[in-house]
Amino acid sequence: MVPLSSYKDKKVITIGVTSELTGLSERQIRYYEERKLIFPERTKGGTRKYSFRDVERLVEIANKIEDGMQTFEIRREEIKKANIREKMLRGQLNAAFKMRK
Amino acid sequence: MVPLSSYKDKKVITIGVTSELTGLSERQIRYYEERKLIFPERTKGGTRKYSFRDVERLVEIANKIEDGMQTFEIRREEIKKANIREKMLRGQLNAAFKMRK
DNA sequence: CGTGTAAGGAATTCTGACACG
DNA sequence: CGTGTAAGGAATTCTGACACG
Repeated sequence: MVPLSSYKDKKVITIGVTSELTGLSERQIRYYEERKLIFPERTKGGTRKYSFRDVERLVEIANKIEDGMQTFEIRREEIKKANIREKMLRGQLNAAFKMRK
Repeated sequence: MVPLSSYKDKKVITIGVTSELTGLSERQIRYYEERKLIFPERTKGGTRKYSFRDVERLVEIANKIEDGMQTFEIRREEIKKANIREKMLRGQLNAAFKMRK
């Protein structure tokens, strides 16, 4: 009954619908992918598929760009956050398993 | 932050992806719509869009058909359930507002 | 840099019908 | 009854490029 990955993360939405949901043009959405801010999946035929989480992320990206932030800055910010999360996780794992050093 | 209608109910999935998610053929999915068991939305262009809830419902329908149930029986069953729900709701409203006859 | 657009092609979807049963 | 399929057309999406700036 409970889906393996939440509906929110399942990549099932076409770029057309994603465009409607976000208010962004398809051009913008594809460009943000080019700048490595978003990572849709593809059908066998090559059509892009987005998740609801992607839709949310796109809206956030759009807001930051409106605020004058550039794509590379947004990307850098994301990488930094991911690194912090990774370090914290590593620390917790080390503590839990007493494997430090 | 909280979406008006849950992700589960938003109709955003194409018939191709729905077919993959359910394991049903597009023909089957369209037929169940013809028999009024499922109600996708449409894009301006006429392309069908399904929700995750629709996907779940489709799997249930498929199971019942596998068990030998016919589409009209499944539909009758759904209508009966809806009627029961409607009666219970009406009763609660009447009790709450003291408007019973 | 971020985005619009025209271009040509390919993938996707649509409907109505015939087929089997 | 439920489903497969071929048919022709329309809607959707894709990529690479030119444009503006």
